[in-house]
Amino acid sequence: MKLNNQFDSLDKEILKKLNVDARIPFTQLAKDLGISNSLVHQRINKLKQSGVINRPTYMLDPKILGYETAAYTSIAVTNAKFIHDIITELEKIPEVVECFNITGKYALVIKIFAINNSHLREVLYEKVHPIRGVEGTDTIITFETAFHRSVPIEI
Amino acid sequence: MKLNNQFDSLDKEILKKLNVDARIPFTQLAKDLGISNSLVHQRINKLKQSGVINRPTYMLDPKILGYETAAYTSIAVTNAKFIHDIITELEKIPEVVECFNITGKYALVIKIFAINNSHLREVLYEKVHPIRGVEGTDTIITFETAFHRSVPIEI
DNA sequence: GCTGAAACAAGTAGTGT
DNA sequence: ACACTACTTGTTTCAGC
Repeated sequence: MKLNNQFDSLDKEILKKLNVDARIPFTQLAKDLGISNSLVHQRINKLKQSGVINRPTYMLDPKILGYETAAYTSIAVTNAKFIHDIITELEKIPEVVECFNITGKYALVIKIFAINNSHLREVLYEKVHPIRGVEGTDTIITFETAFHRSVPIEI
Repeated sequence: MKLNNQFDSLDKEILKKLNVDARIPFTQLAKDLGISNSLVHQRINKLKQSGVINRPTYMLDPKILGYETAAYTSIAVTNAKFIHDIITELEKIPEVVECFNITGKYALVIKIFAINNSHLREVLYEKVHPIRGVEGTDTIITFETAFHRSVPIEI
């Protein structure tokens, strides 16, 4: 399997390191890779330009913030023409952290973080169901995340 | 709905800003919030200590890296006793970026990034199915991610 | 629990090979 | 395409309020 190769091995090394720690000093990156820090700078600019990396973020731990429940809800849509509007509405619900289209039928899947089960219920019935075009939902509750990581930079 | 309140409003402001851009200079954070930069430093240390934030990462764009296919696969497990070992094996597959337990039956759900459909097939049949305790899988392919963001810091 | 200044480290940009 | 240097900016620590 071949990956996009607009990036050479140096780019990939930098990407991997940045992926582990986005706040790593560029000077240390340069030392680790045996190159000058201005080159690191140039390469990172190139990577930013290409769009692979945009903005570094901290992965917040949902549990520590108080979110005990994570759920995936698939949404049946009455008609494909509503999908765009539904996505716009879903984006306004802060508890909905992810939304994607799936194959098979006019359907969306969302990921919801909630403080507890009653909060999840509230989100589903008071915020998701009232959206025009939503026919029904089907929710699976996840009770433990085993692991979560970024996409592999090379396989 | 009340969130965990081991963090005061200043902590939350810092969290929000860091969540938007983890590489924002602490000095600018201090200016934005009207506090000294040493205080920013102290608060961030506190946040790290608490575990909400660990390491900043760049959100890599899977498409630009060459991953055209994202899929969620639910795995039926023959017996609950295998779950731990299955997770260990799944973690060794780089294409599997996420893994969690779900309610209902002895089941796991994984998220897979693949270069194309045949790559996905390969991962499923040559890497996931052979794992001991895996009874069968059911895969939904996502064809567009509408949005993806972090957990809300306050609702 | 917070600030301010001073020492130190890192990021940036220009120039030359 | 890369490295070197000089310059600017951010980080960290610590005394003091």
